[in-house]
Amino acid sequence: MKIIKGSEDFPNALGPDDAINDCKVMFSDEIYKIEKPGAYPLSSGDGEFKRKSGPECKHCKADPNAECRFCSCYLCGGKQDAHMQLLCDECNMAYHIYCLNPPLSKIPEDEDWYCPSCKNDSTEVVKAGEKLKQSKKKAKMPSASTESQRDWGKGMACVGRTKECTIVPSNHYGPIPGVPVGALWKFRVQVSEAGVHRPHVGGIHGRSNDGAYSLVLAGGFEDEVDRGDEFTYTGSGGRDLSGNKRIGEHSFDQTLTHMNRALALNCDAALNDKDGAESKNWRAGKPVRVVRSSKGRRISKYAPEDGNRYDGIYKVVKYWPEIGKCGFLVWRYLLRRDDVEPAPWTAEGIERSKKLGLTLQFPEGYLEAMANKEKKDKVKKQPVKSEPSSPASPNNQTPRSGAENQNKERSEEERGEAFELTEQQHWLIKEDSLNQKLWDEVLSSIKEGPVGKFLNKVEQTFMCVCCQELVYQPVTTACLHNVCKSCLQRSFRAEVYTCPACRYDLGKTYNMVPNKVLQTLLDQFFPGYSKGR
DNA sequence: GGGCCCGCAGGG
DNA sequence: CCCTGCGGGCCC
Repeated sequence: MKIIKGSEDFPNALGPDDAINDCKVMFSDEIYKIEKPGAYPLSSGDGEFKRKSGPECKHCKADPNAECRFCSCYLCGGKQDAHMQLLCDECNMAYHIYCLNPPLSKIPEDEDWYCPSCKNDSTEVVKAGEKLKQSKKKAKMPSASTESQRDWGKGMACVGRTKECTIVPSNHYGPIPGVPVGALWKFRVQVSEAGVHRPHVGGIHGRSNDGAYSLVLAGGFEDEVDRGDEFTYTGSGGRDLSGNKRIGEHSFDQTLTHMNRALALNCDAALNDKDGAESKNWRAGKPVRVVRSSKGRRISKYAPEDGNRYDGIYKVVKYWPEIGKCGFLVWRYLLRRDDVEPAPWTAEGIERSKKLGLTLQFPEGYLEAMANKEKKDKVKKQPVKSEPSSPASPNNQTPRSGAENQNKERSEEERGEAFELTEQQHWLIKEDSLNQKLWDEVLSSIKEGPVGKFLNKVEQTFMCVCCQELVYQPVTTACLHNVCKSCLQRSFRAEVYTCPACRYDLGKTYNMVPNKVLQTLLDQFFPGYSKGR
């Protein structure tokens, strides 16, 4: 919602340099509030990650005569005309309507307003499953000339970034400000957008004459060992990439060049590309951001169940060449954790992830696209019949009848149409891991029951205790209750910082991240219900 | 469920 | 420009 500056307390700001000190950053939960639903605040400019609610701006010390782009107009810094400053619903920065380009003559009437750097031009946004615009470069790509019938460009591996992390340069060492340990993304492209690990595919990000900034543990080598606080990693190269592959069979020895050399340079020891080296003071090495992918589960119990998780800062203790299980020489590295933020698998880390509301993040529009895809697939599978569809299923996103035959469906409808979840809905329910228990309950209690009964049960289970309606923009609390974000905000405004359902103390700085997966499911089961909210 | 092979981003 | 790559969806 649009908020006109001056109608509430100034946000407080800390300068970026207050916090960024490579790997020694302490991420106070109180300072790094994450407000943006469905994503981590990375790409929307300087502001979001370093703000804190409070009466006073640390940046300008609330000096009324000082220009300040953080607590006042982001463009001119001027403090005048508070009533003509718009707050961006994304980054929370303020803008004079007349400083905008083009300027606005009056406060817009829309509910939401986004500043120029946060606003997405709908024609530019690449939705999941959509192709990027044809570029000159693309015209030269193999795909432009082959007559392959395959639907390329639909996968998350083949789409481009829609955002870029600009708050730190690509050769930044240490944590990305605003990204806490435990942050979790479904796809590598999102990890890249966040700036945590920029390459889409590559396991190591670095520069051969500088060092490595980040790496991804994805179980690429079965002879790697992961003990959580310590793991071995293997360099890149030595693979046969013929046939335009990205990963392939091992077919030659690795060398200490490119990214392998970069990672070796992180070790606090003189470079030795023959025998490797060991640091005498491992903590003195350059910091590496480490991401664990769920793919690593095949060899590591520290890998997340799903997606890619930022696990914090590690240092290279030593590196050495050896003959791997693959039969060729590989460069092996030992990394050890050196981070003040607790590891996500520790009790402390789990608690913190809950407090911060760190849930698996999907790309913008992805869940919706997946839900729509189901529609199309169904059309494809079931050639159009001349008969009009049953009025009982005006929308095939609702649980569909198990009956494929229209006549049969009609008779089942009279008895109370049986429900069957679509594949996507099953998948979404599985993704809504925080509510697994509730979903189990819903599903087990009314197995094979009619649609109406199922929907009743869902409505009951996911009713907001505050407004007594189906939750809208549900925040799944650390204590695993679902409350409308607006209801929870109302509670917090009244200075009640506990869970409305169980009174569990959420803490004043609780980060309310709506559960997008649950919202998507509810939108499917109750089409249009959120429109009236 | 395994193989194929694509765009894309990044370094050099 | 060229080379590289611990993704990932689609097809069989």
